[in-house]
Amino acid sequence: MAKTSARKSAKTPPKRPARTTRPSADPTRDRILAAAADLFSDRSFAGASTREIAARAGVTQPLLNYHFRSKDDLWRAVVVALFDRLARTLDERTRGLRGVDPLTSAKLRVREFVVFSAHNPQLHRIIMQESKADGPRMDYIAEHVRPFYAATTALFARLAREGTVPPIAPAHLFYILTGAGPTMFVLGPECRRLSGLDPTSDAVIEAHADAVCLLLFGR
Amino acid sequence: MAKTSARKSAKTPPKRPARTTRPSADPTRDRILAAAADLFSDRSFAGASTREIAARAGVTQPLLNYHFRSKDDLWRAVVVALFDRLARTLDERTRGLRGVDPLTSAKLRVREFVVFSAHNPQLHRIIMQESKADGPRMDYIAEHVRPFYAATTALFARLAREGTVPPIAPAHLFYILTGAGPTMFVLGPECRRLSGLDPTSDAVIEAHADAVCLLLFGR
DNA sequence: TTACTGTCTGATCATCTGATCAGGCTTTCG
DNA sequence: CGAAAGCCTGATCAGATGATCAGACAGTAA
Repeated sequence: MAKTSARKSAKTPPKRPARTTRPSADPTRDRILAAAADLFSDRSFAGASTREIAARAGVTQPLLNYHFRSKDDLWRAVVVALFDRLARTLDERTRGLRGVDPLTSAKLRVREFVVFSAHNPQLHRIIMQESKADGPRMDYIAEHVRPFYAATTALFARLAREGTVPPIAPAHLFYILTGAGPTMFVLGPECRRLSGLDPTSDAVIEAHADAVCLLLFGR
Repeated sequence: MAKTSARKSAKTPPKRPARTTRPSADPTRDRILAAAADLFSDRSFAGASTREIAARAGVTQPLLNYHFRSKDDLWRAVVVALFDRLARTLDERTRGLRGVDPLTSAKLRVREFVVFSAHNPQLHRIIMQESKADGPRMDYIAEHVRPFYAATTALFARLAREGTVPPIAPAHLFYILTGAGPTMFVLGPECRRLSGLDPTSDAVIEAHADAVCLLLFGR
């Protein structure tokens, strides 16, 4: 007990400003982030040890606590970096879609997203591993998912109201944007939290089953 | 070093026959299995401690090592139990489909599977958490997935050859049977391992993007 | 030179982890 | 009765984990 003293604020300056966003240009920090993204997505948060991450980055373990306040902080920085890359890539790839009609534009964006996800699965793996954990890490992901797909979500809500896309499409959109599965996300608790639909209602389950059949049988 | 002596075989009898299948009727063991399924699917293998599992089951931690040889053994018993429940439920629900034509039968089976998964997400969560871990646990899952969907896979391979379903359907089938996501499984390394398709080829990625658009836009 | 700052490391801490062991309690069998 | 077996627990082990600390080292400014 005793705990000696305060954790934060004590000491002189807490080593680092603990910034979460950054203009980059710090090769060591970037190597740590890359190694952490690898291992977090491979082994889950609890399964990836800081010593293993440090070893993969080619540094010693205490250095992680120099660049990041804690293992949790490192994890959050990884999520931010991966979301940044995703947003940057999508912006680049869909720059020429200003005047196109919304439906065509949305289709092209979805296609680009799928292609990106196929080549960059780390973020989706990390999200999937947190899919049930209703702790602070899933909250953090939700915070970053919401603004990212806000515009597309609004578009799909309108298309669904107009009848241009099926009513379940906004829910499917979420699972596609997270890269995770229909059963886990369309029918999971995160569906309610992020799309407003009730994932346990028979109507949603039936509609989802229909959609899976549609996907599987081609028409 | 030293390690005292052998792990197995030493001692008198190793406490328990270490059976993996069983006619059941062991309430304590079943409570442990249920608690372990809860926590493994919530927090991943590494994130669930044996003490937490024991506490949820209402027993003490050493008892887990009495009923199961190790934490890994407990995890495997959980997977077996969940696969058993899945197979039993599907058999019950599709008993009256003997004479029906294969396509209709497959559609009904898929629908039943989706409904089951919506109400029993534990197995799929566990699979998802192991989706990248190429260690022994994913091997164990693959062993159990393969025979489970062997019959359905064969059917879909035939339908795809006949042109009754799209060529990508067998790959989609796998991701639906695991309950996991298109990006993770259709385009992930497990796709190659379990369906034989090359998940990194542009053709598969394009076909998958088409399927996602189909699912999302309704036609 | 000296002083200072930012980057990095070895040694070490308290805690948590899975596993083991001796022994207690209850039931079954003689 | 007594012996044996099955089920379960408290105490404890060695190892791994995240975090901290003092100090090494390099670069810069005076």
